[in-house]
Amino acid sequence: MRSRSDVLELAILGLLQDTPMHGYELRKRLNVMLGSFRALSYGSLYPALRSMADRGLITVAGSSEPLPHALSGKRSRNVYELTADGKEHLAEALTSSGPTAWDDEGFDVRFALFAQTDVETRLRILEGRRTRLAERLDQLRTSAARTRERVDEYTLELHRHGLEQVEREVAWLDGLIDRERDSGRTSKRRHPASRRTDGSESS
Amino acid sequence: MRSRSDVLELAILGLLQDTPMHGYELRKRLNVMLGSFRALSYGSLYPALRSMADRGLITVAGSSEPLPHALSGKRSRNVYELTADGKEHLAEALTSSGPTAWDDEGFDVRFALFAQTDVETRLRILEGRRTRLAERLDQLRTSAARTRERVDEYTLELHRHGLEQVEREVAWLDGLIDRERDSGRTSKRRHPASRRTDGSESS
DNA sequence: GTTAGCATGTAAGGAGTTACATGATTTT
DNA sequence: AAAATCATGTAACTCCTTACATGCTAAC
Repeated sequence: MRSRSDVLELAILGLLQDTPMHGYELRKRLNVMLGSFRALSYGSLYPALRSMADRGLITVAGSSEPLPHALSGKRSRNVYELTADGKEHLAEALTSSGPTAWDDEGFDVRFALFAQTDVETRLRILEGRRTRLAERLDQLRTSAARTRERVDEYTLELHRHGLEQVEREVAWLDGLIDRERDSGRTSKRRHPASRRTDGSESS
Repeated sequence: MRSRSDVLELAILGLLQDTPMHGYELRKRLNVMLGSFRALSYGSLYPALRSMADRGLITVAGSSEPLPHALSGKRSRNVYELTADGKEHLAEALTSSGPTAWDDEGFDVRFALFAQTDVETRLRILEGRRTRLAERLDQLRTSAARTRERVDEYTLELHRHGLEQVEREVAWLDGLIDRERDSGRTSKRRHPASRRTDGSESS
């Protein structure tokens, strides 16, 4: 029922599927993943890990019990690892179109995890995000038309620029969708994550 | 001491300088100003207004006393208006380079209030924001160089795109800075807010 | 006269940050 | 052996949203 913090959990699960890790390391990768500004604090991370361990999504190495709330005594690297339940949860979360699936953060995390998904999932996520942005665009254009007369030049310029940024975002998504459709046609359900890194798309 | 919520207060003060208003109306304009997604709730707005009234930045019409915590009995439109203190506070806040001055929200609000400022202030804000974004760019490029090998193609693409968006933001700011410098040269300290609304810049 | 929208507020709680408190390991 | 950095955690606090509760005013 924690609808917003799903994003953090998803990111954690995604990173742990790649490889088991302890919290400190996890945090660094999380910060890269979530956009590098906005450093996630330990005050968020550790309680989240605790909660996930309590729910059986991950295990803590050293004490393989379901973490009975009392630390064994020593205090050192706790290595976290996905359980079968955790993997299932991750797969569901990646596929589902929950309430936080298409907003900025939710999308970024899902996108960063694309290497672990199949073409169908990727396309669903990209298209869902595109739809969401198109709605936003509509909204912005409508509200612009309504308020055209009543606002000063600067406010107008701010809105114009915001609109442009969203338009570019949509164009970017369109490019990605095309690429995925191509790769989907060539090799159904395969991971095409090993393309050239320099990504030379001539428009 | 409320360092983050300065932004909300600044926005309120800015709108009230334009014209006195009651809360409901204020909220609608605030939502346009702050980007239209992310609707500010009454649960944020009214307590903020109360606090600002308590501190003497604004007055409430109908009961011109400093709001002695007990409403008079009736319940209807409370019209808020800036006090001299409030105007001073606003001027300071617009000029100052506080901790929240250059982040996304802080900048947007200050920009939306440009019509009420002079060229010097506008230039300081635009340049401050540009510096902040340039730092971000540096950071992103550095971290990209450090992690180039260790991340998959999708994460890379996400970073590339993020970088591009910030670069565009900087280019936008450069254009605005040029325009302000021109208008500053032509007419020192005058408000050039009465340009053509259709903004035909053929570029 | 009743629905819809205007208008104001409060209480509870979610999500995260800061600041604190502690201990282990590596580097100098 | 001191300093730096790795590593884990908690408590208090902030800011905001949701959901609720209330009453006024215009339209039909």
